[in-house]
Amino acid sequence: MFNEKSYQPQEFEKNIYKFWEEKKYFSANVDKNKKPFCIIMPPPNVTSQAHIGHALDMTYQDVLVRFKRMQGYSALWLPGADHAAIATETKLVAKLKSEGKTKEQIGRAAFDKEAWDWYNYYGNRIMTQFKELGFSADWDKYRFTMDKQSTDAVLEAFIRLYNKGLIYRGTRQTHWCVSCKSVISDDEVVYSEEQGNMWHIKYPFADGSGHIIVATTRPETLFGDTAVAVNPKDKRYKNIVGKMLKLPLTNRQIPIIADSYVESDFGTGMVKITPAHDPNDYEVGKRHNLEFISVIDKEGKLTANAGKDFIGMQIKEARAKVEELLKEQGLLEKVEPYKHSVGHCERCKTAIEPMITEQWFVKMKDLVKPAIEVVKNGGLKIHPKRFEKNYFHWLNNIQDWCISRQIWTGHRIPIYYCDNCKNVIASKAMPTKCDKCGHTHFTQDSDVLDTWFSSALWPFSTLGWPNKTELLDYFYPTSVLVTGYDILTQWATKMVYMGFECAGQTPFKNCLIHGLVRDEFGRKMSKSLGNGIDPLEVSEKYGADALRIALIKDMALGMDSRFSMSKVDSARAFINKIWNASKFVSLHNNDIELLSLDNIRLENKDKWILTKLSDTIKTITTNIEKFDVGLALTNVMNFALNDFCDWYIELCKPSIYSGGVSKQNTVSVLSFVFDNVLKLLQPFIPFVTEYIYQNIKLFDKASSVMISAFPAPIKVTSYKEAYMLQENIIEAIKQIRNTKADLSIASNQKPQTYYEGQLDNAGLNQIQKLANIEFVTEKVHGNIVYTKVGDFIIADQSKDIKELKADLSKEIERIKFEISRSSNMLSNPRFVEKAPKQLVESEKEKLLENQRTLSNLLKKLNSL
RNA sequence: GGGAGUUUAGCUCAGCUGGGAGAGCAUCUGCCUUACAAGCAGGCGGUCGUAGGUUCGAGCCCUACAAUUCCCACCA
Repeated sequence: MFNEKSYQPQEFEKNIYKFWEEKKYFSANVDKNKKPFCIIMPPPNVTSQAHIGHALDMTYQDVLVRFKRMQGYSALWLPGADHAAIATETKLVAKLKSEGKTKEQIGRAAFDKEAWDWYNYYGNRIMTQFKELGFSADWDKYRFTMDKQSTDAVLEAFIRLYNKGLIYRGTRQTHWCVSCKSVISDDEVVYSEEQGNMWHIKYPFADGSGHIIVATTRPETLFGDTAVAVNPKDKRYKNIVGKMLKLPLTNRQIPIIADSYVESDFGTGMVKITPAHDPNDYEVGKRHNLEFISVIDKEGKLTANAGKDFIGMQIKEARAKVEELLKEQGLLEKVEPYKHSVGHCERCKTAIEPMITEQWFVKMKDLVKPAIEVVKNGGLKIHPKRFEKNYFHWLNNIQDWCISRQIWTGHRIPIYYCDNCKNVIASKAMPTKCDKCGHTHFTQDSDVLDTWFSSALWPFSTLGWPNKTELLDYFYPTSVLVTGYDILTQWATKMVYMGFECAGQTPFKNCLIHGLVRDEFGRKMSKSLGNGIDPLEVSEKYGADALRIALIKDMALGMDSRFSMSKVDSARAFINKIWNASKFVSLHNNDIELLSLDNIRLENKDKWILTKLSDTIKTITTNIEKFDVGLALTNVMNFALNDFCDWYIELCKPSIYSGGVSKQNTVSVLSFVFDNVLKLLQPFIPFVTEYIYQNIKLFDKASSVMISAFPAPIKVTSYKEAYMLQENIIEAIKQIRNTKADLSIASNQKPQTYYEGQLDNAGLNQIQKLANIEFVTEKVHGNIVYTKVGDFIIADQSKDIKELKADLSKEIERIKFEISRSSNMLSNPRFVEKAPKQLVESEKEKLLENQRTLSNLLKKLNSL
């Protein structure tokens, strides 16, 4: 018997989870008798512990997996973690620094060991946290982007793409982070508005015929200028194009060139061109065959090209010195404050330096074609659909992907250079002999791969690719990818084109996009604001189930949500309600032999709740299948709270208290419906539903609610009449309660009530109990409640005939208004013609019924 | 500069192919009714951002405007 005082999740959640794990309920395998359903967990970065955003993302997935598992699919949720190369390296370097060490001091091998300790520590920690939140991933299949299987896939993919000519090495203008000492990709640069200065500098003509003025935010790059450009259509400067300028602070001369990149109306309409340190200037430089002079090195210091006085100087220092010298020489026109956007490294926030470096790239143009096509032809559906626009925009404008990084954390690029002839060999392991010169010594490329390279392979590397495994064959393409809109373009797109390239198919058939979790004021959660919420803290205090509800309830697809403790509170209140309902069910069914539905003579209330239940099952199923998990949860909560707890349990009480067969029947239906409630709630709040399920008596119970069959709709077509009658009784109860409140009769007072109508005793008993009134056989003086199941006169001596007549007239007016509304609609020929037939019919019915009611009321008014 | 959202009750948000405006929280009133005071019952509260348009009918479709959030591009 289930009779524990109150809901204390701390007391059972851990044990329930242990039970599930011991029973291996999460493990999903190739089963030809079942249909596959598969979600690959987006691997959290091992940079820190799990945050509330993970909790949301994973809860979505857990709901889907638990639902599909109950529906009889072989439902695999494959977990894993990501090494997050640059991000982790930043943390590792900081950790070493705090110990007074640098990575160069300890060397690459020791650094690798440090990295693995870190991976293991945070990887374990995150997964432990996920278990506390109840996530039903198949932990035995846990993968890590740096593990052997994943590394194998990375090497294989790299070599295949290299051999196809899709990976190449090139010298490009790239974003350099002087702090990470690595190139970073376009995606890893974040721009922010910064207050800086605009320096207006005089560039004298070489022939001494005066000067021009150029404006710049980076005067220290002047040493790398190889031209000044104007717009070819700019009439002001037509005559000077081709003239030579004397570059200040140097002995060099540079030409004035014309290029349409320059906007005439910006500044002076003249731009200094520094091809080695500005992406746009780089393009201009290529078009005009300009010299590329590097003046800033990878440490962020000026090079020899900047001249003796500046060599080795930090950028800021150099900037001040340039300003000082220009001023001395009378070449500084003016300096004015200027706000502009500056790129920063996503990880360490250092201002990035555009710089020409040699890197590895993936050729994108052809690679992305199938990824675009698959969304167009519906092979991959993005939910909600509007995110397709972002997806297409991204892929249509994609640039070659820079995949090399000058750091140590990550997969080493599988390229070997012959020490003798510099021959380049792509190979998974150190080659033994050069195929060109026969030399036997090689040096591996020192760079590692962008962390996204391995995550791009995630949906199939986790399933065993490049090997042809059974898992891959059965579960690939996977069913759905669940992720936030913030990494749709950065990550999801990469998996799709690599999926086609490597595994020949889309990696997932659906992509579910959700929003971000914000704080209760709508701000992003961040460390600097200190407004982050630790999901574990919440779950330990209020239960994982309450947290799960608080996260996804009322959450519309693709929309941001605000998290607040008041949501957790109301979620817990709901769970507590279910807890108490189970106590009620258990209290009454414990010593009763439960019957199956086929062996029960159903009462109206039973047919009513079964109809509601069946409708709810249909709605929930549809909504989860549409991936609208938030709405599905609202559906089931409404049913459990309103229909089941508020009404059905109360409607059952008269039958239960009367005992005998009536009690046995009622308790059996009650148990059946509650059984269904637990099953419907299981995907959302697995702990408490399991705990109750284990401890309560039910007809034909499975060993766990999480592996029981998800409820299917019930055949209820023949219940329609009973259902309507019960609906009308409920409506009447509400009206009577309402009237009692109007009359200031306390809810615990039972006013004498006289009834005129055709209801049977069962119905009247329900009304007497739920509206808390006392039926009398002699007509009383009082307020009349007009309902669809008859009139109820509630004794009230304070009302005289006049007031009663006024009440009645008010009711008559209301009905008249309804009648005029309906007849107006129905007398509009265009409404009758164009509106759906059902709607017209129901409007006609309403009109007829209201007309009947009106004539009854008028009769009553006359008789008063 | 280009694009996408959002705007509905005091707060947080639902609202399906257009067919009588919803929930939770908050607030107010009455209740310790044998599942539940972490509760029950009832109430208050909305020209659905503004202005036009389409339609028999608009929170929903179209146009413009306003406020706000985000994404992309990166301005010398």
